[in-house]
Amino acid sequence: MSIRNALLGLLAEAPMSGYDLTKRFEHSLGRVWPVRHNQIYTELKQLAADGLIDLTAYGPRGRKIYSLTESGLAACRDWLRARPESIERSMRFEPLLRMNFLWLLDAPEAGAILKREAAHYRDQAAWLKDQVAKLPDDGADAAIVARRAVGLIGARLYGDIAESCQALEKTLNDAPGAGS
Amino acid sequence: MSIRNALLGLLAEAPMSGYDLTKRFEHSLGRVWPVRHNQIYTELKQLAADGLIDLTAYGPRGRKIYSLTESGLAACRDWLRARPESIERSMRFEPLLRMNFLWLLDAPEAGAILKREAAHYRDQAAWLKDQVAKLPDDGADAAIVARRAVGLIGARLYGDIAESCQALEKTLNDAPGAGS
DNA sequence: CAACTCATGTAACCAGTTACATGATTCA
DNA sequence: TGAATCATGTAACTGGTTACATGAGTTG
Repeated sequence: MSIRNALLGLLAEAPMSGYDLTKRFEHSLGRVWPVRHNQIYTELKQLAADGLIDLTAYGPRGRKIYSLTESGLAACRDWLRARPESIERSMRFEPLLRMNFLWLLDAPEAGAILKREAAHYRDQAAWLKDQVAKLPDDGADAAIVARRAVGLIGARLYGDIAESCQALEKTLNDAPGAGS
Repeated sequence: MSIRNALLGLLAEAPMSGYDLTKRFEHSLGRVWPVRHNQIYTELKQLAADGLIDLTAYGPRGRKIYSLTESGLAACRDWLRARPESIERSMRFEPLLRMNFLWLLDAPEAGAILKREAAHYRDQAAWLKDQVAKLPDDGADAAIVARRAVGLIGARLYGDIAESCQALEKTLNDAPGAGS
């Protein structure tokens, strides 16, 4: 369901094709909710069938441009206003799950992994900051303000994860490993 | 696949029943990888069939105690040592996705939602810290060290999210909404 | 003995992934 | 004209969710 509503929200900014929407996920939204292109195309079909979006134009190379309908906008707003108890707030993040079991490897090996992971998340944070920097600097555009905010939060979270990996690595180096 | 390996990792600490494992997810691991009890039971059956765990004892009320086998431990270690490119590092976190579209509501409404969410994540962070505080204070037990570390990282992330929600709320209050 | 928590399951369904397929346009 | 990117899809599968079911022990 999340994707459906996210697609509606993106189309609220401007009419777009499935390809455009895919790019929007690649260029940052996907760090928080990964999506594959084929899923987008199938959802778009469904949304059109439900009258939440309309295929309003064709672009170059067979691009199909969809526009948000009134009921589509209403549906997206309903999603944003969902009752607090029915909001899905759980985080699914395998790396932290993994980290919980790193004690099964000996300290040097776990340390090496943590170092590598720290580097990865540092990169992610930098990349996200860069994406934010590329946004048009229009303080009056509410959509841009929101995008910038979410991008920066993502960058902050990834930055923290990088720091935490590094800190944990140090801790492990001061204690004996239990591994093979 | 993640659950399978997480179950193996938990059983590496001590033999446990499906119920115990379910509790372990409720008491913190689930903040990072949510699981339902029925999924745990089905995976346990599968793991036993694959020889990665053994049903070694029965406890009170029909509890079935599973123990990790040698190949089970090896499988879990393989998972931890996975090649960097094949690691799933994406974060799936609907609240941030939602936040990206909050500009579709007017500023007061979006602000109210952000306030509510900030409170929720503050609670989450506090709850996680509390879980960590309840852990036995055994610095020599590598598993406990890892659990504490992951718990604290989770708390930190949720705390950051809470702060970010609050900050964004302020920003929105200084700008006009675009909503209905 | 009724209500509650403990404890384990099964079946149907759906969201999301993997793998495959194909035509349009641009560029070297 | 061959390779690369643009752009859209379909089919099969699988991980995860929802809903339902049930018996064992504990507490008031």
